[in-house]
Amino acid sequence: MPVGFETHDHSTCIDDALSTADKYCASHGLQFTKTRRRVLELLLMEHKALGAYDILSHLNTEGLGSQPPVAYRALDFLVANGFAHKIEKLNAYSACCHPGQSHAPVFMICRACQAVVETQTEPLRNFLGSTAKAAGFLIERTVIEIEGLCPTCQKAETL
Amino acid sequence: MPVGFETHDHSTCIDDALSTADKYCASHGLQFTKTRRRVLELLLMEHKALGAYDILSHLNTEGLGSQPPVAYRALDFLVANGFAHKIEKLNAYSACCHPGQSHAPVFMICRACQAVVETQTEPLRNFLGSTAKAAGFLIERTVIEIEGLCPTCQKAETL
DNA sequence: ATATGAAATGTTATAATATAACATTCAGGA
DNA sequence: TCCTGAATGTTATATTATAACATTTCATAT
Repeated sequence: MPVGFETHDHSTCIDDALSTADKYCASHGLQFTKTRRRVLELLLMEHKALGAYDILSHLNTEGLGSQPPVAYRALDFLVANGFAHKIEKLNAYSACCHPGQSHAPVFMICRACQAVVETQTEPLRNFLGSTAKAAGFLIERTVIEIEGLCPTCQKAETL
Repeated sequence: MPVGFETHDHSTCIDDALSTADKYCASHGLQFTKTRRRVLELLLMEHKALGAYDILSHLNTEGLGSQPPVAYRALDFLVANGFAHKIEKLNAYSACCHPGQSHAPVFMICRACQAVVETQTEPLRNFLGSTAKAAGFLIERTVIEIEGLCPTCQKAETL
């Protein structure tokens, strides 16, 4: 499970996420259809965010559909059920690394290599919670995205 | 200065922000042109985020330009110089309430009335800083947006 | 097994957001 | 005044996203 920019066993990572999704859908009466599954797989293949039209062109190649709603519907399903997130800053989508867990994901986005790493921090949730509470605001969702340079690209920049 | 959803002296708020921008531009050799000033004024008029095309239609009405780049250029200038922020979740723009101050703004966005309130919290910056540091990530910008219901709209929902 | 209603998909069209590219004008310093 | 970089005007187009409606598939209740 990726908690940073270090490498990890990626095939396991993909398999785990897919089987978690399988189980979740089965137990919640959700249809994890071919297209939905394939889109999640595509998102899992790299720790990068993919645009809806990137996804769509993969699907098109594979004969799974050629019109925008095909991609958007699958992505909407994945996001609604916590299997993926939308990265607002990029208008792109990324597989969730912590499905089923609490809901204040933090994304670190490398502007050079487009890597996206997701973390969860409980203290952060608490801070946002108290900030909101002070203003009388009721939190429903949070978007927390950090842009900058990952360790690898920092080294590359100084060359 | 708005720090929450309570009301405040809004004309003062606008005047202050404009004159701050005037001074900043003068002292930094920036041209605070008619269109740029007017766009900031439009953003200041309500504590709501406005889309680029909302801005554009105002400008068009006032004879300040009718093509998208007119709005986007002014908005880019305002954002680049810290007079406004882009609200990524809304693809919209909001005047900065704390120009010249530190750079980890938190936005609370009411999904019912579209009010946008900006706050700054130092502890939050520290948390993000340490999260990033742990991953070896270099922060350049942050996007922190909380969606939910403002106090007024919470009351309205329960009716 | 089969009728049925909800969910998912296929498809066309279009809306909303954003930028590229290049010609022209303007502001301010040499 | 001339020069240069900044700003603007304008055309065209790229990118992201959704509305609307017809058709098919699925789960399940009978």
